[in-house]
Amino acid sequence: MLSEKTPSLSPLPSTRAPVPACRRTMSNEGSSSPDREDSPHSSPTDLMTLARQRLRNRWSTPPSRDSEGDEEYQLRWEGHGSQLTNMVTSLEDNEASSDVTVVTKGASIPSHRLVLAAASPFFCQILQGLPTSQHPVIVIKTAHPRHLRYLVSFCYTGTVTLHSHDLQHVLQLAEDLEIRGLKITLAEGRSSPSLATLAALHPRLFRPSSPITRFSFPQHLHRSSSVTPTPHGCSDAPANLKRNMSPSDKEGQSKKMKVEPLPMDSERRPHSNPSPYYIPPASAPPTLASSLFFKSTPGSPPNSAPPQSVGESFSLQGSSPSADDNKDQDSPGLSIVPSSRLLQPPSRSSSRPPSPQQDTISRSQSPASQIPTPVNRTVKESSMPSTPTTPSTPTARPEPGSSGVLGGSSGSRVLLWRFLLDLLHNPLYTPMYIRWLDRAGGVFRIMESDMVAQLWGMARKNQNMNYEKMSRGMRTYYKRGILFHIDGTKLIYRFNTNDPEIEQRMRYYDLTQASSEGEVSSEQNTLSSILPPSNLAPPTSSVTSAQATALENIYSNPLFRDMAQLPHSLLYEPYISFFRKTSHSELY
DNA sequence: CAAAGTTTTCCTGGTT
DNA sequence: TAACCAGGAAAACTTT
Repeated sequence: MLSEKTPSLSPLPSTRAPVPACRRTMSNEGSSSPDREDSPHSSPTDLMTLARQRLRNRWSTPPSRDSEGDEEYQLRWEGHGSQLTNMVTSLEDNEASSDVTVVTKGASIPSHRLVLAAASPFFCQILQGLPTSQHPVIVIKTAHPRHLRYLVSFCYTGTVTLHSHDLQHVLQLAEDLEIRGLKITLAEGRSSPSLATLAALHPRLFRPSSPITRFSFPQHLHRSSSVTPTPHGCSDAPANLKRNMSPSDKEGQSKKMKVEPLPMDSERRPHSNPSPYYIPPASAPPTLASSLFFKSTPGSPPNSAPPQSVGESFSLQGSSPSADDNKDQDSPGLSIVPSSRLLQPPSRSSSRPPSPQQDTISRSQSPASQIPTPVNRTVKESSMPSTPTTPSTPTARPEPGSSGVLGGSSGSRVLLWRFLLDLLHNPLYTPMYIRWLDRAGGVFRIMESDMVAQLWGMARKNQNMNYEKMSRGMRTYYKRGILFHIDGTKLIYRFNTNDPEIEQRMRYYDLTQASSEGEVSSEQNTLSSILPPSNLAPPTSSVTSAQATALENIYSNPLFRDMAQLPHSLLYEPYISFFRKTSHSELY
C-alpha cells in the first residue's frame, strides 16, 4: 500500500530559520501538544490522530538548516490522508487482525477497536480501558445482523448502501450505538416523505450543520454523513454512558443498555426462532483463545437485576432497573465480553487477598497452579513451580458418607478430572485445546488431544504421557461416576455435574471468575462460604438462589443439552470453523 | 510401614 | 493405517 505513493523529496527553502537538527517539530498541520501525545491514556480517537501526526512527523521534517549550513529536506507523503483512509477501509476485510468482535443474534463481525472507537463514542467508551491483550466481544443483542453489519461497514468505509426498508432500523441502531457523523440530507432536487418522517424520528441525524461526506443510497434517498471526531476522544460519549450515572438521569432515554453475562460456549439457536434474548456465541475468533469475559455481578440475574457497571469503567443501564427489561425488546441489550472473567494464571490468585477457601484451593490444587504453561514443556524435572505434588498442609479426608469424587488420599494431588476441569476454565487452554460444549451439562470436547496429554504430563512431571495413557486414566472415572464418554463421538466427554465436588468446583470457578470483574470485596464472603476449609465438604447454602440462577443462565446451553439430538457433524466440527461459518453465513 | 486410593503402563481387541 | 475407544491387569505412586 505504501508503495503506491512514495514520499517526495524536495529541498526546503534556505530562508527558513535554522532549527537544531535533533529537534523535530510538528508539521504545519499538526497542532497537538506534546503532553497529550505522550499521554498513556489516549483514547482510540486520540490514537488515530496521533498516528497521523506521527506519520507526518516521520515524513515531514521541519524546514531547517543546521549550524554548518547543510540544507534540510522535507519528505512529504503525497496522498497521506487517502492512504490512511484506504488502509482503514481495507481493514474491514482483514479478519486476521481484528481485535474486537461485534456480535448480534447469531452473527459475529470481527472488527477493529480503532475503527469502532473512532466512529462511535459508545464503542470508544467501552474499548478504551481494555488491555490490548484481550479480545473483547461486544454483543448488541437485539440488533439485526444486517443492520449491524451496515453500521460496522459504515465505520470502516464511511459509506454504505442499504435498502430503504432497512433505513429506519439502521438509523435507530446508529443512534443507539452513537455512530458518529451519520447525517442524512435530501438529495439534490429530491424530496421524500419518508425522509421527513425519518427527520422527525431522528432529528439528530438531520442536523444541517457539520461537513458532509458522500453516502451511497437507494434510489429515492441520498444521505450523507460526516465524520466529526472530537478532539477529546471519548469525551463526547453520550450521557448514558458516563460512569456514575444515576438511574434518574437515565429516565426518558429511549434506549436501554444492559450488561449481561455471556456463555462461554458457542450457542446456536434455530434461525426460525430468534429471541431478543438469545445470546450469540461469546466466543471470538481464534485469537480469543486467551480472552476472558465480563459478566454480570453474582447475584444479578441477567434479565432481572439492574445491570452492574462493567469493570467499574462505566455504567450502562436502562431507565428501569426492574423486570421491564424483558419487555423492551426493541432496545438493544448490550453484553460486553472482554477479558477478565476466567481463572487467571498463578499471578492472579496472588493479587487477591487470601481467603479461607482460596487457601484450600491452593493447598490442594489451585486451578491455575496445577496447569503448566503451554510453552514450557521441556524436561520432567524442569521447574514447574505450580505443580502441587509437594505435600503441604494435610487436608481433611472425606466424610464416610461423602459421595464426592475423591476417594481419600487425593486431597493435594493433581487429579486428572480436576486438571481437565481447570483447563476448561483457563483461557490459556480453552477453547483451543479443550472446550465446553455444554458447560451446564458438563459436556466438553478435547480439541487437541496430544496437547492436552502433554499438559497433563507436565502437570504430573511425566514426560512419557500421551493421550492413550491419559484417556485410560479418564476411563477409570467411568466406574466411579466422575466422567463419561459420549457414545458415538470422539474426544467428547461429560462430567457428572451432579457430583457434589464437581458441582462445587464449577461453582467456585463461577464465582472466582465473577470476582475478576472488580467486585472482589463483595464476593469474598461468598467464596469463603462456598469452599469451606475442607474442600471435600459439600457446598454450603451461601450461594444464593439468585446467584445460582444467574450462573445457570450464563452457561446453560439447551442446544447441547441433549447430545443425542445433535448431528455428529456438529459435534465434530472444529470450533474455529464453527464460529466462522456462523458468522459468515448469517450476516449476508 | 501399611492401607487405601489414584494413576501409569501394557495389553488385546474393537470402531471409524 | 492412524486415531480413538473400551477395559483388564499389574505396577507404581501418593497420601494418610
